[in-house]
Amino acid sequence: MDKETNHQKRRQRRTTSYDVARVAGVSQSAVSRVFKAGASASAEMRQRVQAAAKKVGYRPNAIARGLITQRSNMVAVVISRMTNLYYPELLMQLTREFSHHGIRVLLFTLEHESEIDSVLEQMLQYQVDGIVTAAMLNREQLALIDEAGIPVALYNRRSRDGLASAVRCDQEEGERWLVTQLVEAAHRRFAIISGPEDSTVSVERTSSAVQKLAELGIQEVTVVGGDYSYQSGRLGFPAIVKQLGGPPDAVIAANDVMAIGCIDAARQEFNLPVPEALSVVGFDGVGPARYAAYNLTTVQQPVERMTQATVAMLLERIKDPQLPPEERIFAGAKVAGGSARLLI
Amino acid sequence: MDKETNHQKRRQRRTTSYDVARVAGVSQSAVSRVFKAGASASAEMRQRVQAAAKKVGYRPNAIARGLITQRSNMVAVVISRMTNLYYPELLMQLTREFSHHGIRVLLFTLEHESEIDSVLEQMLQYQVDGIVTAAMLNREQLALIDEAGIPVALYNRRSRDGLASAVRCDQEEGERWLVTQLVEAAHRRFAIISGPEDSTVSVERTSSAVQKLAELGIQEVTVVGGDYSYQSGRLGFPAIVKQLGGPPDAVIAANDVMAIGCIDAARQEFNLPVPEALSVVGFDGVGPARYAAYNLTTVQQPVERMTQATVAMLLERIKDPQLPPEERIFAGAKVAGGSARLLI
DNA sequence: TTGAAAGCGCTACCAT
DNA sequence: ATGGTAGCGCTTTCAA
Repeated sequence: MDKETNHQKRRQRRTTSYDVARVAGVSQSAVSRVFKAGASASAEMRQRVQAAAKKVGYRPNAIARGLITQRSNMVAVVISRMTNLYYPELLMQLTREFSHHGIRVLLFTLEHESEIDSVLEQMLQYQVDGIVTAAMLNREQLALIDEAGIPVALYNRRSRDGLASAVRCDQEEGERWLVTQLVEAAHRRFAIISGPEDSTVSVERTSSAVQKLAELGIQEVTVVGGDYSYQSGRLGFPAIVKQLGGPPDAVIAANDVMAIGCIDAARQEFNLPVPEALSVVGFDGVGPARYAAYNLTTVQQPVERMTQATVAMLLERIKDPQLPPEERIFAGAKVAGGSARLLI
Repeated sequence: MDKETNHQKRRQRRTTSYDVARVAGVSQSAVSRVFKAGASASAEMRQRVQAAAKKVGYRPNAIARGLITQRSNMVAVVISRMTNLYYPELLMQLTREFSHHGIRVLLFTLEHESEIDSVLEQMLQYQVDGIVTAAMLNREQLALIDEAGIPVALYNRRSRDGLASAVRCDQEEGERWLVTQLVEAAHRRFAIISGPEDSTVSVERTSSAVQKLAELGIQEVTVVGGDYSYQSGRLGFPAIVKQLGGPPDAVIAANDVMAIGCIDAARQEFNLPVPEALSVVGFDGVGPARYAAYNLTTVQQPVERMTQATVAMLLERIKDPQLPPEERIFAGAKVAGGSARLLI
């Protein structure tokens, strides 16, 4: 049959550089050179090989190349909980940025941090050239990677013992700013909706806020647990009211999505206008934070700059594994918004 | 130094199955067998090899394995515009589902559909075992993939000429439902905010709505262009009012995010209560659609079932390339919500 | 069950 | 500039 499509045929032998060589009447090494960036080949050779390649439908096999060069040109990206609205943007940008450098992203998503060991094993088996992780790795895990000689960049995680490079947003400073503004605007009764306990990001945000509040003379703070989801923000507010025996002056949520849930609960279930009767602040600066109904007061992470830094850092270390680990910390953008009564 | 970390050393020779074989005092083939699932090896052999492997820190090289087996155990996932809030969920679920089957995801993101050719080339070079694409491929592109003998699953795209399998949500039926409900509830002046013109999904949604409206006797429909973003929904509403010389009864947005933008514009800039003065409907059923401030009337895509179907379909075809293409269409869940005055 | 040997498709070194 | 050749680390016959 003439028009039969391929999914109907048996899997055929692959077209290799030898096929091209034969058709072009040159050696296989010559073909290899033509397909390598800055290699020595005469113009005529290029012509013939290109023509032959096109004719037989040749495409270099990146797997075979990776085997010999010891470079897969793949980087693993580990993301822990995509429910946090803010990861997709990160992922998009990382992939984009890496692709500009000829590097592909092998994606690993974690439902539970416990999966990380098996995922790590996978990544190493695939001989990735580097790893970007937005999930926390413990000492043994970092040591394992280091032993394999693979550079790592931690995203929004603190470097442990200088075993890995890291890029993060200065959450401490961000939370201090939020707290300071709220206190200066005469808020006194504070509550916090924290994030998942196994997220260092979340823990750090909460503790920074608590600490700054204490510094400013506010010791009593109601903390309720959340998991970064809208629903947990939504449930967090009634929990706060119950514990406090009434509404607080301000709620500090560990991320924007929970802040939004909290606002909805306050408005809808308690008839409390935000920000008139209640101030709510978040963290991250995700898309929905700018929806008119919420217009969150928050700290926006400079995702673009952070991803660029991450990629640059990792590429440098792939090129030169000797480079010592480095930590880059970016300030978040303060967004005054309209979900909190501030003086500014 | 004893405690020096690896990033300070030169890249070492990799630990191979030969190293394990030497330490265990067996042949290299034996090591290979022990690390292959259902291969023949005595219990004692297993023991010795496992022990030796652990001792030298051996990990099979997936790249080398891929070269010989002609199976990379990688699948390419192509996603076009992550700004559509609904892709992250898809991506998360796909990765999860594939990983349960021992398959890794190589991620490709497109900013413009024009990039697709180079991306395609990349995927093929990496010898992926299959492709899932949420971007439209033209006939040549599908033919190229087919020629390479790689199964494809189109996500929310119609299969072209039966060249590829596809999984999609029945948007036509969804839009018809939305339109019918609105018309039955006495809405007469309709406007549509369409999505990007290069998105077949968007075009189909818009045309389905227009067609059903016509069937129900409503010929005049104002259509303004959007790009799936919040901002474009926000700007779409004033554009509609201007064209219409006043507010419409109902706005049909091509996705949820634009519907949200539209609601914000109506409420904030025109003081029009939704749904009392204006009904707005969306499509997708993304997270923010359920935020209390919007509570969208929309059609929710059964993402989980769709991803499972996609993965199953692709895996079947990887196993047996002879299988003919197949199209699976899922109905969306009708969500009455509160952003439209309906009779139900 | 085990071992020897032949590649998978490519790059890189070495001659020419 | 070009061609021959030796692997990269693995799986998979084929004998033993």
